[in-house]
Amino acid sequence: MKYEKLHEWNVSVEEAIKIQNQLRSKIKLMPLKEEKIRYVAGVDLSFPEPNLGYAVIVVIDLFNMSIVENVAAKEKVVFDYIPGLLAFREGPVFLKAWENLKTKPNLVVFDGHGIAHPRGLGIASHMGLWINLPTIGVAKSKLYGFYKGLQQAKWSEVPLLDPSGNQIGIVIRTKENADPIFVSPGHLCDLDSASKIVKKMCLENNRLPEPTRLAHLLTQKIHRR
DNA sequence: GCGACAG
DNA sequence: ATCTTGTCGC
Repeated sequence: MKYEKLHEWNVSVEEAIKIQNQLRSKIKLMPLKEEKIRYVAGVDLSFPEPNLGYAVIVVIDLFNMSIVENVAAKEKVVFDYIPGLLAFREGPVFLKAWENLKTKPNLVVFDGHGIAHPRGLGIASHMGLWINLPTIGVAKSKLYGFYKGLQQAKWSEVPLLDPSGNQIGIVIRTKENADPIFVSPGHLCDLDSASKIVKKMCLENNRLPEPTRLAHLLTQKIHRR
């Protein structure tokens, strides 16, 4: 699959933050055309070695939740992990795998946040601009904002708010006796659309939606053997 | 200075 | 993310 090069990746921490602040204004939040969503991609990375990233992209058919295609790519990573700058560490490897993808997804789900980020540009939003497709961020823990009142019952949910009280995501208990997931739109999608479709993709007693869950399984399988 | 802090 | 087996509980 093709994508648009927006900037260099080999930058300093200060430059990375500037880039995020500049790209933030390009994010477009809008309802998802659900009737046109069929192929959904899930992305996940593993690190066989401290500086070797392995990216896996899985495309599923929303009609039967089965895998349509899956590709992978590995590459040396130079940018250390810094909360808020995840895209600068994982972005390059993801894009390398993206080039091997033949199926064009209607939506891409990332392991991390979308707009629920200090500068409104989590990895899902950032990558959404590069690939110019609808994206959603599904994180396993909070990075920015606050929430309260989440109940223990399965499917209990509360809004994730920024310091000013504006909603930037949804905290959802997708599995009983498990920590919740944090859903936020990345690009070309909005809060309601993201919440609705992610819940639809959370099957059985799984905490994560199928795209991300399956991508993670493959990323670990290729790694652990 | 202190606490928070995606993967 | 990664180092790591069995085990308690739904």
